[in-house]
Formats: sequence, C-alpha cells, structure tokens
Amino acid sequence: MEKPAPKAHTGNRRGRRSRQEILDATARVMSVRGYAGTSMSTLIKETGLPRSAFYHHFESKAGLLSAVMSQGAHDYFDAMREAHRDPPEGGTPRERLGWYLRRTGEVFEHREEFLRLLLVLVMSNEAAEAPEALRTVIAVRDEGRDYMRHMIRSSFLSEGEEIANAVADALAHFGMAGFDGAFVSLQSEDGKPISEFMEQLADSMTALGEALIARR
Amino acid sequence: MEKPAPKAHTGNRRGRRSRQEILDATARVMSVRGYAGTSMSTLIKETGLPRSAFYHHFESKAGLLSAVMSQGAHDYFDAMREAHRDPPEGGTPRERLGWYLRRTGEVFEHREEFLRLLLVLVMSNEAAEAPEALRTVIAVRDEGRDYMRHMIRSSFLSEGEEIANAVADALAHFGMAGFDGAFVSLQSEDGKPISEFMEQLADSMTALGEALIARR
Amino acid sequence: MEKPAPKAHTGNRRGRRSRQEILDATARVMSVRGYAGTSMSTLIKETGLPRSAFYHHFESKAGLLSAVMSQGAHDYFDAMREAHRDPPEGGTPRERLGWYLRRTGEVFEHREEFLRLLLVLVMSNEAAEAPEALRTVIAVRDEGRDYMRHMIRSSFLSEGEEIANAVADALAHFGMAGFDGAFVSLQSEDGKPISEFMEQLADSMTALGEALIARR
Amino acid sequence: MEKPAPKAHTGNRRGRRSRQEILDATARVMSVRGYAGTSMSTLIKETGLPRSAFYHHFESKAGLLSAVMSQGAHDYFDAMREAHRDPPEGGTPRERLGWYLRRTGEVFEHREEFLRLLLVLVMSNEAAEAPEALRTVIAVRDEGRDYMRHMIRSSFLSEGEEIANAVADALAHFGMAGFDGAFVSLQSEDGKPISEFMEQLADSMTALGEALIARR
DNA sequence: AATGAATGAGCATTCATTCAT
DNA sequence: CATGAATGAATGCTCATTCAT
Repeated sequence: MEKPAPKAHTGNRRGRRSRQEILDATARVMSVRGYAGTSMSTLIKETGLPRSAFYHHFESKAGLLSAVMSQGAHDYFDAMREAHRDPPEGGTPRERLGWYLRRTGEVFEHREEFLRLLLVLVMSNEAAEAPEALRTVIAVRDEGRDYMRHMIRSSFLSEGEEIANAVADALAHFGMAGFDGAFVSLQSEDGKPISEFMEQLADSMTALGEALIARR
Repeated sequence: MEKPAPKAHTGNRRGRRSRQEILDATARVMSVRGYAGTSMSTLIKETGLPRSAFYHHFESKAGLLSAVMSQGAHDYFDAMREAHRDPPEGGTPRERLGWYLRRTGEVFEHREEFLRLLLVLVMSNEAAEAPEALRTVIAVRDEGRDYMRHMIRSSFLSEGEEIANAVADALAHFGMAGFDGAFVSLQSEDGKPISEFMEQLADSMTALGEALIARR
Repeated sequence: MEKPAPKAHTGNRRGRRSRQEILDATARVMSVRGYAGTSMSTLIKETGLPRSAFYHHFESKAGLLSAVMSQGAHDYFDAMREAHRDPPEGGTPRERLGWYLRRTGEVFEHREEFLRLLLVLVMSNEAAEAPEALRTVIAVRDEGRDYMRHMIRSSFLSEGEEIANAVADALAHFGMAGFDGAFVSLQSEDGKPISEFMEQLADSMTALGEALIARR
Repeated sequence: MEKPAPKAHTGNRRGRRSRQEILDATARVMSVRGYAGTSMSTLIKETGLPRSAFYHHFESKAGLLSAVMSQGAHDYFDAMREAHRDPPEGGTPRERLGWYLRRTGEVFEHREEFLRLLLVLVMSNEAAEAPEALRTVIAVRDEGRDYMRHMIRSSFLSEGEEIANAVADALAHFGMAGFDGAFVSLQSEDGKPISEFMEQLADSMTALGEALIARR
C-alpha cells in the first residue's frame, strides 16, 4: 500500500540541443497532421526524447506550437528581408516585380513546412487554444501584406510615387491571394514548380497595374 | 457534480432527419476545428443526438467525414453545373471569362463551409485515416481543374479551337491557384468581397492569354 | 503512421452494481488516505473495474467525492433519525441525555468511514476542488448541531421550555466538540470504547446544565 | 506561452535562512491542503526558492514533512512547558484545573497551523510514507496525554495523592478528547473563542472528578 | 553550499468504439 | 431502427526526484 519511491534515471542529457530537436520535430509533424492531429506521444516517439523534456522546455502543447510559430516567423522574416535586399536599380516594372516575386518564391520553396503550418492555422481555427500562436499567424500575414505592397510600389516607382502607391493599394490583396494560391497548389498539385507560377503572377500583376494606370 | 442525465432528444426521432442533422453539424464543426480537433463528443453535444445514433448511421468517425465530403462534393458539383449552364454566346474572351468567374465566385460564397473543410484536408494530411474522404478531396480538385480548363477554353474559343486549348492548358494551373488564393483570402482577410477578386482574376487571365496568343 | 483503430473488448458488464462498488471503495480508501492521496488508479486496482467505468458513472474525481459524501450524509441522517425515534418518556435529564448520547455513539461506531472522511475534509481544505462535497460537509455539521440542540432541549424539557432552550443554546457547542473529540480519539487512541466516553459526556453536560440552571 | 524564466531569488541566499523559509511554507500549506495535496512545485512557487534548495536541505518530501513535524513538536513542547510553569499554589481543584486549561488554550491558539497539520495526520493516514513524521505525531499525542494527566493530578492533589492519580487516570482520556474537540470546533465553527470552551471543559472535568471521588 | 536542467513514473481525463436490449 | 451503458487505449500534463556543475 505504500507508494514506491520513484527511481531516477541515468541518461543522455542533451540540454539545449534537445529544445531545437523538439521544435523541429513539432514543425515537421504538425505541418502535416495539424495541431490537434499531432499528439505529444507522436512527438516523443519521433524525437526519442523523454516525455518530460517537452514540458521542461515548453509550458504546454499550445506553448510548443507558439514557440514553433514564433521561431518560424522569425526565420521567415529574416529570409524575406535578406532576399529583397539590393533590388535591381533600373528596368521595367515587369522586370522589377519579376525579380521580387522570383526571390519570394525561393523563400517559399525553402519554408514549405512553416508555411503549410501557417496556412493550416489560417484555414482551420483548431489552434484557438494557442492564442499566442494565432497572434504570430496574424503578424506574419500582416507583414506579408506589407511586403507585397512594398514590392509593388517599388516596381512601379518609375511611374511616379503617387501612381506607385495607388497601384500597390489596388493590387496588394490580389498579390497576397496569388501567394496563398501558389502555396496551396504547391501542396496539392503534381510537381509544377513555383517559379513558373511566380512568372505568371508577375505578368498578371504588371498587366493589372498598367491597365490601372491607363485608366487614370 | 454527478453527471447530469443527458437530455432526451424529442423521443423517437426519424432516421433520415437525424442523419442529415449529424452531417450538417459535422461539416460545420470540422470545417472550423479540423478532423482530429473535432471529437465525437463535441458533435454529440452539438446535435443533442444520442451517441449511438452516430454509429447507427455511420461506420466510424472516418466514415462520417467521408459522408460529409461526399455529400458536400455532390452539392458542389451540382451547383457548378447549374451555375455554368447557358454561358453568354458572343462577347470578348474577357467578357466570357468574367461571366464564368463571377458565377464561380457566387458558388464559392455559398459553400464556405465545405470549401474550408476541403482546403484544410488538402493542406494538412490529418485525415489520412479517412481514405475515402481523401479520394473525394482529390476528385473535387480534379473536377475543379477540369472546370477551370473548360471555362478558359470556352472563353477563348473565338480564337480557334487549337489556340483555346493551348491557352487552357497554359492557364489552368494559374486559375486554380487563383481560386485557392481567393478562398484563403476570403477566410483570413477582412471583408474584401470575392467578386472584386474574381474581376481581377478575369483581367489577369485574359491578359495572360492574350500575351500567349501574341507570342505564337 | 496511421492510427490503429481502437479495438473493443468483451467483458463483464455489471452496470448498476459497479456504481455502488465504486462508491464503497472510494469511501473506504479516501477516508484513510484523504482526497488528494487517493488516486483514481488506486481505486481502479481496488475495485478491479475498468478505468472508464468511473467516468461513466461520475463526472470527475471531485464529482465522485461529492457522490460519496452525499450518499454517506443521506445514510447518516437516516440512521440518526432512526436512532433517536421513541426517546424515553420520563426520567431525569441525565437519563434522557444519556439515552440520546448512547444511541448517537452507536451510530458513530457504525459509520467510522464516513465520519473519518468528513473530519478529514473539515480539517484540511484539500477538497476545495469539490465544492459540492464541501457543501455536504457543512450540511452534515449543521444538521449535527441541530441534533445536538434537540437532544439537550429534550433532555431538559422537564425544567420548563425556556430553561431547556437556554441550556441547549449554552451547551450545543460544547456537545459538538464532545462528539468531534470522541471521534478523533476513536481514531487515534487504543481501544477505548466510545460508549464510555459518551457516558462521561452525558455526566459532564448534565452537570454543566444544572450549574447553569442553579445560577439563574 | 513559453515558460517564463523563473525569478532569481535574491542571489546567494544563505542556507539557514532558506531552510526555515521552506519549513514555514510547508507547515503553512500542508496544514491546509494535506500532505498528498501539497506538491513540491506548490512549495517552490510559494517560497520562490529554487527547486533544488528543497533537496539540498531535506532528503525528500517525506523528510520535509518529518522536519516540519519535528520542529513543530519541539516548539509545542517548549510552549507547553513554559505555559504550565508556576501553577497557582492553593485554590480549589476547579480553580487549578481552570488555570491549566486556560493556559493550554492559549498555547493552542498560537499553534493552529501545527495542530491542524497534526490532526490531519492523525485522522487520515496519508502520510504513511513519512514514518518519522508519524512517530512524531504519536509522540506529541503521548506527551499530550501525559500533560493532561499531570494537569488533572496536580489539580486534585489536595484530595490526596491516591485520589488524584485515580481521577487523572479516569479523566485523561476525556480531557484529551476535549482538547481534540476544542481544536476541531476551532477549525470548523464560527468564531467561538477557545477560552469559553476551556472554561466549560474545566467545569465538566471538575464535576466528573468530584462525582468520582464521592462514589468512592 | 547551492542551483538550473533534466527525467521516468504516474496523474486525471477524454477518446472512438461496441455491447445488450 | 434506435439507444444507454460500458470499455481499453490514448490524451495532455504533473509528480518527486537526480544530475552535472
């Protein structure tokens, strides 16, 4: 009837290393199975780390998702900033926009996991229990829209600042949807490369922009 | 603190009626919380129907999802067929394509629930346990692509059959992504109406098509 | 990676019977180890019933305690009512009070489990999570105090109603403490029978009462 | 949502100080929530001391309880010895017993925490894992009974040593129960002061003693 | 002497499902 | 056809404890 005193262990203590391992595994699995569809046990099996390591590093499952999203967002923002540094100086709007979108496509291609998880969280509301994660989602989308506006504006700046702004306002929404659509189709369709889609998107948006300018 | 006796649900409920009630509640809840995030208990509370009614009408949770998807797909196909009946005879490609896309947008707007669930299942693979549902998902997307091709082809038929086919092949993918993007932004963004996006998409695709034709 | 469909069982379904079995085991174990000190697993081992039977019959661990207390209180009230039916008509206050206390002692002796649990809950506040149980505890003590007052009043009624009431008011608190003390010592001390204590308590209270009357 | 970094606790805290802080917090919390109901984590939060400080100063949770009980008992014994030093020389048994009980009541009033914890441990057996603590509990009760005997004997010594001893033997048990009951009612009942109860107890025991003497 | 990181066993609870009626 | 009772497996999480420093 007496409780047996719990025995301690002797094992590999990996410390810092394991925290990142957990984040990686979580991003990997959750981006495929969703938040609710990913059990802690799955992650435990996946990493081989002890159950308690998860709760040592993160407060809860929700906290873990938040951390994953936060890290992913950080890395994504960095990559976008890096990718859009030193845009080409001259050229036509089409050329400049093409450059931007091509670079963005590359960023996307290397961040499938994060973006898939992001989109799953956007679509379903299943992560309502992780409000911090949801806030990150919104921040990423807001920043994404800002980037989009910036790309358009920069590309059309040769037409004058006022026009560039007007075009950016008119097309930002469409551009974002283009990104979303590109990413969805990257997930669901057979191997069409994202770069091809980005070229078509650049053509589209340039045409849309020019029509807008002509109409003024 | 003891379990409250569950409410009796208007006695001897007729089978058909409760079956549909279950399907509706499932679509509603799952499209928001995802498959794994939706427990049978939630659906039971939501409907007020007895636990066993679910297993009476459906084989399992996976079977329930399959039925939901199947019914949703059926209705969606019907609506698309209906919406695209009697396209305008003459007009420019832009006008014809615009007509198609506007009609499609309307179909989307009335089927948010189903399409959200569809997209959640496309993005996450959490419904791997419901292969039949997954097959429906793929069927819907395939048929969607066919519709897209059909719309483009019909719109450009005035340019000759060969050209129309070439344009359809070149733009189908882009158009699908446009649909996906439109729907994602319908979910996440503030109240921009889908119709506006569809007009921009029509403009885009027409421009893309015309450029393609000119290049030949 | 696919979730294996949970297998069902084939076992003894005991129904109603098991509910009472759970209540009994819970009272037995919790009265010894306290609320927090009693794990669901312990009760499961103790009863041999499946884990889920507990949650089928009761909402939670707290709800289980509440049910135990509620049933125990019900039985206790019944026993007290039964024991104090048909008090002796004549006799001295000492004789009448002795009769009451002797009968009460017998009720106590047969309800050690419930009363121990009750006292544990009174002393420690560990069951703060089971407010319904706590309410029962308070109800039992309130009713106990009422009984005490009734016993004293009835015993001293030969001295006139006003005096009987005054004595009851003055001694009720002391009497309750006597009960509590009797029960504590029943738990902790070697085999002193409770009956002996009750006789001393009857003597004490009679003396206290008479002194009070004399002082008026 | 990530774990907040635990507050540093004023740097290099001196051993002695934190040891006592732990003992205090443990007594405070355990006397309310019981042994099993009090987790190490709770105590850590309560004190703000680092987790390991607990295991630095005490062997285990059980060892911590033992230390708390041991220190409490020590202090309690000291207080009793101090309180009962210099009893009044002359006077009636009632007066002398009253003096003793009043003094004891005061000791009780200032040691609610310890005595509540003691009584919780007496009633429930939840601390079976801390045998040393249980031994302390028994020692305190034994010593308590000895004190009780001593008080009664001293109070009745004017009647001769033999009689005093006989009365002490006969009433010690009742007196202990009186103490227990007083303490329980101190916990559960509205603000009746313990002093009033002690007076009634003194009256009672004197009456009991005198009746015993008369009967000889 | 003192501590932050790490851990396996156990916690209360919910899960999707099946049984007898 | 329809249902309330019952169930084993898994869920997210906390526990008391020990390690390296």
